[in-house]
Amino acid sequence: MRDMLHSAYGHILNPALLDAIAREGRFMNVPKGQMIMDVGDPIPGLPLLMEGAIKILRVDAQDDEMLLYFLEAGDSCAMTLGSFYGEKKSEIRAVAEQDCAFVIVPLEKVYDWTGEHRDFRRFVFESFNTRLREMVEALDSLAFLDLTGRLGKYLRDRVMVNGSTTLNTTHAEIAGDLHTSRVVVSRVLKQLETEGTIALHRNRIEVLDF
DNA sequence: TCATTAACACGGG
DNA sequence: CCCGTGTTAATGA
Repeated sequence: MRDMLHSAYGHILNPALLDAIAREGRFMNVPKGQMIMDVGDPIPGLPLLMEGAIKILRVDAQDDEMLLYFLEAGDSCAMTLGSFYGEKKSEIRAVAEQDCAFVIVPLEKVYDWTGEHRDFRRFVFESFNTRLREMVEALDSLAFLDLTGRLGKYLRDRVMVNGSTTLNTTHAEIAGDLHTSRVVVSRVLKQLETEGTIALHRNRIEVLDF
């Protein structure tokens, strides 16, 4: 566990801090596909992802989802902190995109360390900044791209976070992530296939050109 | 025009 | 058989 922490976060957090995180944090392993946190769940602390990838989704009143962004190894999610004084309930849903290993730093320690350690403070602010950038990117693609464009970006993102051009997924899952209907996803995917960008199989999409 | 909903057939596991 | 996929028709924004 300590090795995983060091390899994922050694470039930004000093060894003493990493040891403190290993001491105070709660380690968790979550298998692919499992929900890690839902809307309304209390936020236990700051998650530091060491292995795997996590899908972050927004959820509406009908329980329909919409993908915001992915977390990868080395990513944290300071957004979960919200206000230091206000609400500590999750605004989002998190689902394991792959088998995940992460450590959760308790909120009190986050408050202590952001005051005491320059490294940690910088880390939290950078995480905030990165997440905000991804949020704006998600907003951009919603506002400025048509479905073909959004689907292209979505496929590229998934290829990146999974480290493979073969995606084990269904049209229905994609439709859910993009918050659109399965019919349109099937049609646009078919169009991308005839263009030679991807190859379609049952439960599997191969991204050939991206 | 383009997305959505409903409906249906096909076929693989 | 069940589920994922590919398509069509009707309807709506």
